[in-house]
Amino acid sequence: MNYSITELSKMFNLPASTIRYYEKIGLLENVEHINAYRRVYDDAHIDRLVAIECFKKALLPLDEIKRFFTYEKDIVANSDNILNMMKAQEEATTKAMKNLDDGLKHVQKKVRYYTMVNEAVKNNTPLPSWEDV
Amino acid sequence: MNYSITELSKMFNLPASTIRYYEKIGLLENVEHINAYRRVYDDAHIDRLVAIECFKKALLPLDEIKRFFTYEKDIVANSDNILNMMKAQEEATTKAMKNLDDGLKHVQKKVRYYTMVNEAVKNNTPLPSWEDV
DNA sequence: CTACAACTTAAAGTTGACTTTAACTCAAGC
DNA sequence: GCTTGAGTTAAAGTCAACTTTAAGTTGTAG
Repeated sequence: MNYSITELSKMFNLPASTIRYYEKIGLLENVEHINAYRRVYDDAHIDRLVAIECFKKALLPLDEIKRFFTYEKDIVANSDNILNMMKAQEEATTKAMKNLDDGLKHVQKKVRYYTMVNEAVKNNTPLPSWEDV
Repeated sequence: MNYSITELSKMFNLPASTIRYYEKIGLLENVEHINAYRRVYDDAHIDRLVAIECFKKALLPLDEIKRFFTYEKDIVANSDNILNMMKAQEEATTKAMKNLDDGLKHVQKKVRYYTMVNEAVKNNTPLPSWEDV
């Protein structure tokens, strides 16, 4: 199938400017420009964008994502490279998860505390202390 | 207790420039400058920095963190504001967690797949397909 | 034939969170 | 009295990932 930039934009909830930007930095390749002015995408581009979005969720920077796709063109020659890259990213993402989890717990405790504070303010009762949470 | 900027820098594993920057944007307040040239921090600053680091882990932007500390100066007047802010951040952080988790799973699957690929390349056996993972 | 919508481009601008630079200031030790 | 080290400042620079701008192109509808 063929798709216009606006169709891709809606599919992926990405501005057209971002899709053009990805082509510019080499993340999207072999985009046909019909009559030298309008872009046409196919299913390979859809697959590529799905992969990009997944890697973005894992916090892989765009230049690394690009490097991955380059490696992927010769899997046999680059299986070490790809494996190392993915292992490194697994570690980085896991670390980010741990941090985020710590942060979430902190915020959740604040929610509990300020829910109590809010009640106390409304009922004109003494404010709770941080230890009461 | 009193601390120099270098001591804080080591304690929090933050460059001195960052600590000065936090003061500049109003995240750290009431920093004494002895003889108008050297900063002196106390335990209140330590507590503040601990809180900043926690909020940063939850992905709260610095200007929001600053707003939190402003609210905190009059908890009774701002208990609604703080509670709303924390609830909104709980939601944002939870969403970020979900994304990160999706991303991590994607990367982990890649690790499994390319471990198999790597083996196959080394043993000169046929490459696995993505469905084999 | 003209207007319009839907694209196109290169280049400059934006954002948040710092970091670097260049020039300066003390206090202490030799 | 000079050097050194640990600090100081304001201002400019950096980075990633976009986004905006301004000017141009094309096919179609009226």
